[in-house]
Amino acid sequence: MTQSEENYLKAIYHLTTITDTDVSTNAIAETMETKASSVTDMIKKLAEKDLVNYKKYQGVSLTVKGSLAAKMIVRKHRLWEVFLVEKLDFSWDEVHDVAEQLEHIKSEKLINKLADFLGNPTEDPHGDPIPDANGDVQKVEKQLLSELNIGQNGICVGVKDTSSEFLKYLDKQKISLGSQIEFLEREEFDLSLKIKVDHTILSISNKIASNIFMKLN
Amino acid sequence: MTQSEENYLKAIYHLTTITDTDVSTNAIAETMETKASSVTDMIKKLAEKDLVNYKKYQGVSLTVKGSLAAKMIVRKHRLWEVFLVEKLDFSWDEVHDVAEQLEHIKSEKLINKLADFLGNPTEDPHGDPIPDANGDVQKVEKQLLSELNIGQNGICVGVKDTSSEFLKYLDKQKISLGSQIEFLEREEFDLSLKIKVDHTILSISNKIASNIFMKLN
DNA sequence: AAATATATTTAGACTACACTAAAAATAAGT
DNA sequence: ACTTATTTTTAGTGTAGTCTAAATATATTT
Ligand SMILES: [Mn+2]
Ligand SMILES: [Mn+2]
Ligand SMILES: [Mn+2]
Ligand SMILES: [Mn+2]
Repeated sequence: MTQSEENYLKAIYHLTTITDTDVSTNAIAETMETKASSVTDMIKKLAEKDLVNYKKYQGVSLTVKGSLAAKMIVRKHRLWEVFLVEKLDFSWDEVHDVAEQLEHIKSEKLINKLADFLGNPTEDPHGDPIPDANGDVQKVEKQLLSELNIGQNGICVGVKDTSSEFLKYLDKQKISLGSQIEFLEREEFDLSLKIKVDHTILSISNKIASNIFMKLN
Repeated sequence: MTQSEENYLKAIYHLTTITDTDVSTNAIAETMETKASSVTDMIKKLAEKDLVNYKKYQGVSLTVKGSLAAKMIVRKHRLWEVFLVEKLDFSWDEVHDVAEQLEHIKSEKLINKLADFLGNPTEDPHGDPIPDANGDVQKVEKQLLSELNIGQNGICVGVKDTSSEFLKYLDKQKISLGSQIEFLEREEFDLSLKIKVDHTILSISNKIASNIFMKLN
């Protein structure tokens, strides 16, 4: 399997997890920053290899084989992210691009040894679940901070946007995985939220709040 | 720089270090297991990028720029090998193929953090020197076991052949980097050597001996 | 239901890299 | 020096992956 094929599979996998329907050519093109015609070409190749189900004009879905392959790539991506943060002192906003490369390294032994070395973590530095060696993904129930009701509190367990800009903003506000957050008040004018993070009170926009995953206490 | 370009540069670098003259098209083709015509194509591209000096029919040599690039790839290769052996418990005969992939990961930060994490080693698991971040390679004087005189002794500091078969043979004979070896006797009939390795005496062929690097006491 | 807009596929072209076969240059042998 | 052998380069072809532009299918309006 080529790197390009792997990247397409991963993109389809991610789109599937958020929409839960067949994935459109254009959606793939957009997330991969490529052209729809290129996507069509690749889809045909993946279908030929029995990695996706494809009927012209109807979008694609992953086969069992394709889904497993995609999850193995995600597993590698996230394990490498843990390695970079835990062992090499990268911060959580610096790991993605390197992990994009490392996820394509082919060696069963390497990835399992790496997992052991890291203590078989189940989550990456952004709170996303790491599929195990069989492709099983542990599903944690979590909800967006923007969807909490006033007075509810919990801990930050993940982020939706993993862009460097967003993560650096969170660093600045001292919000990280594990932070205790309480939803104090909503400003109806701009839908911003007043929250308490580990004893300090601050105000964040709705956009920010809708990119933070919470687990209620 | 593409992976393919990097592999060519590395091959030229290695050929240069052993022959110390201009490198022929055929020599490159052989080490890269490709065809001479492919090599000619790539050489032109590398020359265009000022990575090699090239005059038709005259072979190639690395420019300063090309030499530095090659050494950075070798640096990465060998640092990853150390990582695999020291941290992930790979044995020295299992690391090469994975390192061949890892050496192409592009991130200054990664490689320097990795070097720190490993304690800035100067040698890889096969006794080969690791270029530093500036491309400086520490040259250790060492000689082949096959070229020692009777009665001389020293420690094993490297191997010339790094194939899995050879390394496993050494494992079986309990010969590893750091082993104390004394050259006891030569059998003139087949040029085999009687040696003492850390208190045990054994006989090895000349072929074996000519792939073991020694540093005299 | 027809017209229009959008999404998707096809057709054709391009780059990177590899190959085979043939041509040209260099090296070796007599 | 001339012939032969070897090495290297060129010419032409193929595959993977991308692109643009055009054609076709599906979705949305009116
Ligand atoms: Mn990532
Ligand atoms: Mn992540
Ligand atoms: Mn190696
Ligand atoms: Mn090595």
